[in-house]
Amino acid sequence: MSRSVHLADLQYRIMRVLWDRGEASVAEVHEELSDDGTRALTTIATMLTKMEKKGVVDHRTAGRQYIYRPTVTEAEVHRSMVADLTDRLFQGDVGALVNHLLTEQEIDPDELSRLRKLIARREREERN
Amino acid sequence: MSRSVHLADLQYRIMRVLWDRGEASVAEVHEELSDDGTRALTTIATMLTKMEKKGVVDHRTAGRQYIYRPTVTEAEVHRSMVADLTDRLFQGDVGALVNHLLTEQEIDPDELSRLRKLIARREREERN
DNA sequence: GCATCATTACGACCGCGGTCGTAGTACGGG
DNA sequence: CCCGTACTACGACCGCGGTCGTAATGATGC
Repeated sequence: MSRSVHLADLQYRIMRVLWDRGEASVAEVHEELSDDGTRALTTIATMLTKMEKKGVVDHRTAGRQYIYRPTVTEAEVHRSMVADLTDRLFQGDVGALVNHLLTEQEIDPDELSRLRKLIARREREERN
Repeated sequence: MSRSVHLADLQYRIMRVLWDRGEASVAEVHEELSDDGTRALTTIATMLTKMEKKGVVDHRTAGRQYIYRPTVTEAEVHRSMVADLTDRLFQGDVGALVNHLLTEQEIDPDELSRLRKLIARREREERN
């Protein structure tokens, strides 16, 4: 279940488009990614082909167009990538990562209280 | 200040050895990494050369040996890599990442209470 | 002094992400 | 019916991480 899925920059941005829209043609993905630097249409096409080979998307045919669809969820990818970093940097100790975030990274006060409440709720749930 | 430092697997493992020991020869790094799969000595040497070119280590000479030393701290690398993932997956929203860790990842109960206390302390500090 | 050994230098190679050009093909408008 | 256009297919290329073999060089033991 849920083999680890790593997506590098462009591939991840492509996935975001597909997650947002449910499905999209090459041209649509290309269009949506046209900010942050122009890229040839074929670059997107090539990437999508590679991504399909890798199993993170599939496609159906509409006329002569390929309509791509994600086969992995955003949550799945998040879990996998976050877990990977946690393993690499903190030996899988999730608490250590949270600790790092709390001490080394900027978090504003109401965010903090939101998280405190979240933890409290989590503890309550855990207690059953 | 603190340009972003990304270290892939092997490079990061090499850095860990250097951080642990303060400095080390190629042979010492190689020795310490001899678990999790054998690797030629020259692989380590090549990696260290590339890493020096990249600016994350430097070396002095002891006899005919190179003694390598990190030029970036572990905390620096952690900050940079965690921030990078936070940017990529959560648009820089640290709270969102903590939230993800709390809801999607396994954390055992006493870890949870430790974190709750940490947040409380953090909130108290913030209030001044 | 010479063979051996330790150590670094260098260049080759692979896979992957990313980038694109070009070729093939099918559709649609004149 | 034919041409241009809209697509995909495919292969080339680059940089980087990782892996190693081999060459060069200097120290060491006999």
